[in-house]
Amino acid sequence: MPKNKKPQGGRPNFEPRYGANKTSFHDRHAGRPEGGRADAGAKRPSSPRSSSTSDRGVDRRPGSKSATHRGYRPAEAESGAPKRRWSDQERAGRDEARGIRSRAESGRRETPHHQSERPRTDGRRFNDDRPRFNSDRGAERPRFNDDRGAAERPRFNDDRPRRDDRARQDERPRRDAGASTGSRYQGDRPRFNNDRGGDRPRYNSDRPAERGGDRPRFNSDRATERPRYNDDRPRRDDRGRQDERPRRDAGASTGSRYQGDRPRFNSDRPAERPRFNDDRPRRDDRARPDDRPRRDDRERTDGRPRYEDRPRVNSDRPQRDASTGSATGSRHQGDRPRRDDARRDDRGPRRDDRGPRRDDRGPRRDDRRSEPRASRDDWNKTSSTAKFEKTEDVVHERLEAKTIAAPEVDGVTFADLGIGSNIVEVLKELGASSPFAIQAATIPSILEGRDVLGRGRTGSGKTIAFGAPLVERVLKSQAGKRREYGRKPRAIILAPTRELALQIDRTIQPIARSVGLFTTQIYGGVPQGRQVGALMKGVDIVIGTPGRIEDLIKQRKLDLSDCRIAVLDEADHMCELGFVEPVQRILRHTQEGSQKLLFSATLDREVAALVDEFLVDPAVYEVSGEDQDSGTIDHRVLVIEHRDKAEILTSMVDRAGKTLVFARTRAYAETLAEQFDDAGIPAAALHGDLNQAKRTRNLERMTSGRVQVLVATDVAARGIHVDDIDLVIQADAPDEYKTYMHRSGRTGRAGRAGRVVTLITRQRQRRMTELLGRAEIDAPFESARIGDDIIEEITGRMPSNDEITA
DNA sequence: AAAAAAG
Repeated sequence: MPKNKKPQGGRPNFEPRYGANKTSFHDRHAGRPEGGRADAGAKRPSSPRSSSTSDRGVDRRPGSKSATHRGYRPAEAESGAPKRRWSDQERAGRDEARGIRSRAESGRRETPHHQSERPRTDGRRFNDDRPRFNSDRGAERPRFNDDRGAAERPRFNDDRPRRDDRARQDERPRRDAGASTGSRYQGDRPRFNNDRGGDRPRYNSDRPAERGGDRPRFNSDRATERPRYNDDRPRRDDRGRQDERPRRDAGASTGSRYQGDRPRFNSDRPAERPRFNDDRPRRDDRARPDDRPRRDDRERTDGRPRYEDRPRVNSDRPQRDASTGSATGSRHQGDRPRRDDARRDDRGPRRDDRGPRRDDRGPRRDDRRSEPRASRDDWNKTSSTAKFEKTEDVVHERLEAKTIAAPEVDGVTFADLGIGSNIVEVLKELGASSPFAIQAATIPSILEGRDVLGRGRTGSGKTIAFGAPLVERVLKSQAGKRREYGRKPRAIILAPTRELALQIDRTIQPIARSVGLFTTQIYGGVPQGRQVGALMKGVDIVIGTPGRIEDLIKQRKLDLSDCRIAVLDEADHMCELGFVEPVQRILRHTQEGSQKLLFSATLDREVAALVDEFLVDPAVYEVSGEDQDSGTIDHRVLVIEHRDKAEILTSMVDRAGKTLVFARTRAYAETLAEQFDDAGIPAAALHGDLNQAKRTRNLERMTSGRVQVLVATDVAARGIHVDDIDLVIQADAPDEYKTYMHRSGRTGRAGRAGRVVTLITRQRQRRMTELLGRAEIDAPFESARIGDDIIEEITGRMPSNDEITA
């Protein structure tokens, strides 16, 4: 039983409950000449997977009874089955499953397990785990005449004035338009079918992939001269105006301006200064560029990286031993708590005692700056307020990091950073021809063998930042040796969700394969046989989620004793209560002194539990000017009446463009998805009550664009990359500012405009204000009732890239 | 509250 599933008496939550008495959208609209979905239905009359509603339990037997369906199979037509495909043994197993042959008779060949899985009607397997012909095939095939035509889609409210006329024309290419005009839209909008074939690695999973000249409209206008971060911030339409390469560019336009705000470790600060202070950068401070003292190294705009600034390590890998550590440039070795101390009970999360109010942020920050900080005692310091106050939204102290400004890495190549030519080549193919700031910062340190903490905005290229050097290092560590059968993995990457593990593997695998290394995914929800088989053959890099990895370790099917590199993606999340213990146990299985790499967009001292135990003199990096709010995302808060919520939500998702809706619970996510379906808006759900096959498929349906609405729990909050989500709706406001940041980071990727709308009730305004303060995000609050123009305005067309350029 | 473990 998976840990995250409640015992259901054998019944998955969301399968049998629906369907039987429900009418799917499909049924209701089948045959209607207008209406995109109906069209799709007409083409695939009884495809068991053609309607999203069917995912929630319309119970159909595999194979269609309809002679018009391509899955058509006569009721008793076994003789027509492609028998030649089956060996004698298989056929025997099939017969046995039907009960034609008794067990006693066939004792010689007790049914192998794989045979017992077969449905008795036919030799073919139509298990849920197996990709359906009808549904999955469509993903890889352009369907120009299907249901994506926005105008044909059944509307949620037919009485309402249609947005189509004014809103959909420019913003959202129709499929058929794209087909007829070929490249017309390629310039500013990656098309699913062009950019990412089903099998192709999603290289841009964690970074904007389109950095080259394939986006001509963008390159002409980078909007870099416009002042930003001042109090009269540009309107959102302008703010959305970013280059295709936002990270680089954001840094380029703003980077030097902020350097003074976040002093460098090596230049501005005495070396003894504790690495971790408790202040997050305040926007208000950054908003006064003129007040800020200029920095000497601001002049550093010649494109050369400041690598000489980076602490160098000469030995291949720092040892835990303090003496060696100090020799390798450790700044904290001396006062670093020993392991035992590190587990002190009183180290609790610090309550945010700084207060959320923006107006007093600046001065308070200065106060804190002047606070004397003696040593790493900071690590274990508990705020006095924490003893008697406990809130949901805990703000941990920010990790003090060496800040990399994007301009510093201009002109640097992956090869300069120490990445081998094969990998460089693959990275180029993946769309990463030159490193982003976070990559340029972390790669050399990782190659040196140092422990690294990396913080980069959502979608800033973190996967490659650890993936490329990891592969390079694994390669070097076994140079000259041949890859033995059954070799133990040399590196492990842990992710908090299965979807993220999959996505990471899609990026890492091509890199690894280019140098002859093998990766495998180890995560739950799927049979372990394949995974174990891969491990037995021997893999070099394991990517997975904690549960199954620990399971296989216990079963002695996974041996991490030779594992020299361990990566935690979304590390702060992995350190949350209930997550951290398995992670710690897994890390303890890795080789003594293995290199640890921790990455997250919201990396803070929540990772202290791991850092104290496992990391040696970590190098901490972040990219300046890369706060969430400096991106291309427009944040809004709608204050609504609770009774209006359902209707407002439905009207909001009835729009052109991909919409991701976050709900707090699985049940509500499911409810909403069904509600949208019932309103004629095809929607998929993604949450932990679905089996893994449905999770994977539903996410893929969103990625491929077959549905435009995905309703998810926070399983989708972190790391998941889907192209072209231009609206994130938080049906339930998050409780933590980090959750807000990660959820909103699902849009505004690749420098595109995106919007985040959070629905709250009046009672929640105060909490929401505080949360936004902690997330350092400006968002206007607006009241809305059903049918208000504001709703349509918000969910209508995004500020398009064309407009931005115009 | 969600996420993460069966065969």
